[in-house]
Amino acid sequence: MDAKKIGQVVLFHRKTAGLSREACAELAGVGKTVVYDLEQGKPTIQLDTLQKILAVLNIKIVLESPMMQKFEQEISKKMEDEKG
Amino acid sequence: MDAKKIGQVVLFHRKTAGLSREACAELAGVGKTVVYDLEQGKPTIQLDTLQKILAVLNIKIVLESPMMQKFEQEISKKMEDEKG
DNA sequence: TTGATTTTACTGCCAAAGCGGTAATTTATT
DNA sequence: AATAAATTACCGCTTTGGCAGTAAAATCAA
Repeated sequence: MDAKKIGQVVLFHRKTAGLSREACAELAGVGKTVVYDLEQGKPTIQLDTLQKILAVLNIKIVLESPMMQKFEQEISKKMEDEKG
Repeated sequence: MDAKKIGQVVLFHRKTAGLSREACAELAGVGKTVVYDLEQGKPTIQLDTLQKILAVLNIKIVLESPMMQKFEQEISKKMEDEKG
């Protein structure tokens, strides 16, 4: 999932939502320029800015790796330790 | 998946890979400071910087939404149109 | 213990991300 | 065809992310 693909995803979802870039930007609380840049595939967009726009479009970021289950196990173990 | 969780994921994977922050940063071609900041949950890290670090740790970013299949259909349709 | 490695945490500097404004072009709508 | 809306693309400005360097604290290995 490179920046260009992410831009395409955002464009598609925004169009489907019937939002203009400016409306989308306003809902996300960011400038119109970043929405434009993002859809153009700009790779240097900041994570929080991306997240704000994705939130408006009901898209979520998921990390995938061969070790994610192990990570989830460790996390829930840690939670238990902290609780009890 | 917020920035804090991403930081935890990165930390876990880096540790499992047996890499120091500096070694990880060098492999990713980024500064040690961003690896530190990222693992601390800094939300303003840039997408390309994040991707470089994730690539080293064999983690990939996936976008999820109720409309992703529809998007994939549109994309492949567009590919066909552009080809033939 | 001791020495080495790693991590935490700060610094100043530079490049650039994000911002609103503007205007030309393109696309819808009536 | 005419009007409105949306998109593209530029411009300066301000803020800040990423960088290397440093040093103290914590962790690990001999």
